[in-house]
Amino acid sequence: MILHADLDSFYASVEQRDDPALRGRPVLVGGGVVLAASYEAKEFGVRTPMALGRARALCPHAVVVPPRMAAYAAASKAVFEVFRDTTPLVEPISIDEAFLDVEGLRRIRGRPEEIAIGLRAEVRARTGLPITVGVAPTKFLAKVASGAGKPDGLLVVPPGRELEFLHPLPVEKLWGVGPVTATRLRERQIHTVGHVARIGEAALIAMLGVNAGRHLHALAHNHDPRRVETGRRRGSIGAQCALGRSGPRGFPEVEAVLGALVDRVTQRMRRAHRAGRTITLRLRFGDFSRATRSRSLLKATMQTGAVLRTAVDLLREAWPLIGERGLTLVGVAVSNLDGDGAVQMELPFEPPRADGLDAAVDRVRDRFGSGSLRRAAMIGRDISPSVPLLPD
DNA sequence: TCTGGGGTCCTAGGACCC
DNA sequence: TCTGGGGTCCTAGGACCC
Repeated sequence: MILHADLDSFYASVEQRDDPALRGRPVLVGGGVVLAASYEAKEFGVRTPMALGRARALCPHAVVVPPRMAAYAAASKAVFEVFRDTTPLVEPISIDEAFLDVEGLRRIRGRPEEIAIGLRAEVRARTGLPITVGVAPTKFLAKVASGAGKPDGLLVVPPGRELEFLHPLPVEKLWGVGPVTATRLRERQIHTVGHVARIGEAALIAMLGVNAGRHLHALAHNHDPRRVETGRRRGSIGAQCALGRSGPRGFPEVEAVLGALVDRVTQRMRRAHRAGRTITLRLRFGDFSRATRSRSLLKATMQTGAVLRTAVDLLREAWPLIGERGLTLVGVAVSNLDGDGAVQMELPFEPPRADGLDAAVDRVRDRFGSGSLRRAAMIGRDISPSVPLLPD
């Protein structure tokens, strides 16, 4: 049996835990967009990610707090310690979610349901956070169960009645069914998981392609052979920055923002001892269309200078794409990560082009005094030659 | 009152190699 | 000179997840 443990409204719960004045009140965590809403706020129809202005209109009494990512990371670490004290077979999904395989623990810790009860109590006692746990024979169903058990609940899918539980649910509950696939299914009057299960694999494949068709057919019958995997490592490290309507327009300004992003990414890479070979530049335009450009280096690197040069080259090449639409987001990611970066650390010291970027940042600051442009400039200002090029 | 920041996985064409 | 099947890598785009 598999447990899916999912913290409720994670960021908002941490805020309510740390500030008693927020308890029982609608809380929104975010800036620009709602990153998390407490259940008191969700009652008013607030969802993530929703524009903060719209959320305020729906829930005028909500307290809005800016995100404190460091606090959430620390809270997450504490919760995962509880998970790992429960079973070594923990697969993290995100900062606030994990699968736990408890099948082998029956003799020492009891039935899955008992373990889940203990886990919830332990998380509450040691971290002060509410958590919902779903219990089922497959990962997929355990996740659906925790979703149905929220908030602050426990839902065990009764053995033998898995399909009875699953089939009345809307198609959106299937993992891999987002807005596009849901629309495609609903256009054919397929609204529930049970209906997906009945129409047959061939029809699904004709509708959605081989892979997606097989995948959905299997899930709808609760066939999900995926094991709980403990050793997974991330495949890419990236950072992005929304520029806003009146964001930086000129190449030097965007270059400065890109420099700050690369700096952030490579610092994280060095901290994690991961080097990467493929640099991807991500752009979003005023009409919300997107483009990516990527380039693979001969050798993996975690050096600011090498990544930055490639990223700026990509930016220069992609620049004409912007046209009249304007640029609303720039991002950079490094993938093709290798094990650890020990080899790269032996490379000769190569300073980043910090001077040039500082100059670009100065231009941003001189020209723009407010709003998101100031933010871009502030990000850019963090670039300096004092940034360590080797792991902390 | 337009849509954040961090990711994963899949598809598909083309270059290139044997 | 023409030709096949199998495989990997690179790049771009897109759907989806939290």
